[in-house]
Amino acid sequence: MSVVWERPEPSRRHRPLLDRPAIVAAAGALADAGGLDAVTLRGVAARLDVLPMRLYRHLDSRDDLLDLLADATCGEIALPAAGVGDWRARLRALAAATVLVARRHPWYVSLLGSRPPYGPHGLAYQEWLFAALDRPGLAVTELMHAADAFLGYLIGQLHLELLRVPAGATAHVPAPAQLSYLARAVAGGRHPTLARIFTEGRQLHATEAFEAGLEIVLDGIAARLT
Amino acid sequence: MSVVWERPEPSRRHRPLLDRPAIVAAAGALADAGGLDAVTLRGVAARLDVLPMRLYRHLDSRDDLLDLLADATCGEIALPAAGVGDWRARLRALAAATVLVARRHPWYVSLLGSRPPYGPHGLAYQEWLFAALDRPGLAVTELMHAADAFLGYLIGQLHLELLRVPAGATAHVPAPAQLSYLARAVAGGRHPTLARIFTEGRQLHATEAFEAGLEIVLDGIAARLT
DNA sequence: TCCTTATCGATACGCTGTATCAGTCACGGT
DNA sequence: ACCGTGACTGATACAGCGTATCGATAAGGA
Repeated sequence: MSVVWERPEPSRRHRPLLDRPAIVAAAGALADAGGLDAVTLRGVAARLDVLPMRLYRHLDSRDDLLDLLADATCGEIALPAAGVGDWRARLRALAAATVLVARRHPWYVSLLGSRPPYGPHGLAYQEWLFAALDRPGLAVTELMHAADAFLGYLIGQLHLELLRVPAGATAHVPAPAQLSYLARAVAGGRHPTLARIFTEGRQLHATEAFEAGLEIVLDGIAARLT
Repeated sequence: MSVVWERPEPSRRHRPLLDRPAIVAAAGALADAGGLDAVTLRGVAARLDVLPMRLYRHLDSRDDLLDLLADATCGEIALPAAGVGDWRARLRALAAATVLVARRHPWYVSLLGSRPPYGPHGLAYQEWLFAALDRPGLAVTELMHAADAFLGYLIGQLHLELLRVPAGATAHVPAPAQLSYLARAVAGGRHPTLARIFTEGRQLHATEAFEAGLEIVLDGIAARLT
């Protein structure tokens, strides 16, 4: 039906303690502590010392809450100063700022991939990205394709990064059960290339993998932009 | 703890009607009908005409079920014949086969981005991908980076594709509420580049966007492989 | 001062994943 | 042939979830 960001908050005649920023902040704290599953309306309400149904004066549903949380977290991404450096440097800086927030709030990655980025901060982010790529005489289609490739890689790679750090494992230290299973599965001989990688290749550092892939994408964009 | 694919199914002394493939098939049917949310243990059990707790002889949790569903759906991806064409053609074919399945089962996209691809079909998929990129003398690191960029883009772009087809809208026909909201939000003047794209740029066809971005990534890989 | 209307607090419903436990059936050893 | 044993089933139960509903309440306008 309607869109969260166009629904006004109620005039607070009664009590000033509850507004959307407070609710979203509580939700974010819960997410940081226990992942998105921990963001329950009851949990948020309890953290604000309020009854659950009170939240429905500010939200229509839990989906609204997650939309607001996604946009608020997007707002945490510090957009670099516009217009400095060439487009490559600008895109690198944007990616770095995004990854920074995504590493601080792992749950944000799945929001990023599943919620339309149409909140105020999401729009600002997109505006910055398109402006960074834009140049006089560039066809709109080319612009969209380049932004698409960049965003697609960014979102996908962040997902992959989380997959490599399975639950219950500290960063860069895979869960031993999964690792030994992999060794066994690959040892069967039916996956020779995987086996080679598994034995020869050292574990990829997340940052290294991200940046290498990013350069690949930037190279591809460069080939199209000239 | 342990990994689903290494846990044996129980010896079926009593009844032959229930095994993992049947359970996963039921789960897939439910997902096709109502998305991942519709895949509940009670729903799967009802569809198999069985009491819910019976499933726990074959699974440890709902997470197991989703892991199995993800791998089974990965198995639907028809891996092209190995070794035909150059690496570019091979990667294009793999991407096309993947997108085909993802479009048939939209829910698969979020599984793809959130479940480790370590089931038998997932391993086969990765083996195919790495083998398609491999060549004599290529450093393992380069191989990993290229595969990483490809997979990252693939997963991210599929997510983006779903975001552009919001719930309640048929494919390529955005929900009108969201569209008119966007028009209003962009008209504020604070997003000039977005505004230009919104008015000048025609709606991107999903397939076109995907393929354009893929070529960008392939170009980038080519620049690194030589 | 009274009425209207927005807000609050509480209760309740249907749904979820899954722990528990008593009953039952099929098999293996003797 | 029998019977103990252990695997498997079916039923019930519990805590948690999102949220619909509704009477009580308190504030603002006349």
